[in-house]
Amino acid sequence: MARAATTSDAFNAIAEPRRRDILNYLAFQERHVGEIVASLHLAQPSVSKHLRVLRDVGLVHVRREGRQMLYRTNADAIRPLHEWTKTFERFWRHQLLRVKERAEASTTQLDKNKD
Amino acid sequence: MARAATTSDAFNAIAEPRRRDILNYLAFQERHVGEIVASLHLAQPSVSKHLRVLRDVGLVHVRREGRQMLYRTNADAIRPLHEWTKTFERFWRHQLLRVKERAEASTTQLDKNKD
DNA sequence: TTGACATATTCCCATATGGGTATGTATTGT
DNA sequence: ACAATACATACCCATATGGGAATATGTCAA
Repeated sequence: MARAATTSDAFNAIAEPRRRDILNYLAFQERHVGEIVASLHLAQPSVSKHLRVLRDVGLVHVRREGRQMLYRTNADAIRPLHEWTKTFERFWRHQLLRVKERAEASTTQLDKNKD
Repeated sequence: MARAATTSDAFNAIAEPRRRDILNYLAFQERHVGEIVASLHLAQPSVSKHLRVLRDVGLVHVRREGRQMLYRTNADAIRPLHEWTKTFERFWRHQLLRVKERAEASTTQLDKNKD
């Protein structure tokens, strides 16, 4: 089996840096493809393909206006990612404490960490 | 060019569902590989490979204890993901308002959304 | 209708993947 | 030293990728 499709979920879709750039750019306001191409210095077909992926997982909304396609980030689709990362919040807090404790204990004990 | 390596950053590493499962599992406490294999019902080589990716991007810490390798989630490495998703928080709040406004306006205006 | 403009899609290709299977490596107990 | 245990890595392979170039589709303007 190969890697999961980029369109399988939001996690796979945002793995691509350019797609995150696009989401950032489209968060503030609606933009048409040409603007994305110009602002992010990407090739037009490339942008269209990235937008296709983002559309497929619901990370952007589209609307046609004449010849232009207006895209906008659907922030709500990012919420699940936010929730998932949030579940680790309590752990990195604990880890901060552990680092302190370890620093204090390091005067008497020897660290054998390799990582 | 192909897709970026799974080891290129945390975003790519967590795109794989099983790796997220592993991170969830290892968040509460240190576990050795055999426990992950048994609990998540995955093949041992598969787990080792996933752990390798997670290690490479710093999402887990390892420590040897005899024949066993003890892994633990490094929650701190998840923070950047949390921060990125957090930047969209204000937008999904705005969107909730917009949905309301649109609902009220829908009595007079016609929606032309296709998505 | 025809041409111009804005996007989307198709095709080709080098590359990284994840699963399965087999094998390598490190550590312990005898 | 040797067998057993616990992981890690190598190998094979079907598959999805993202970039570039070319082409198709859709819309407006004359």
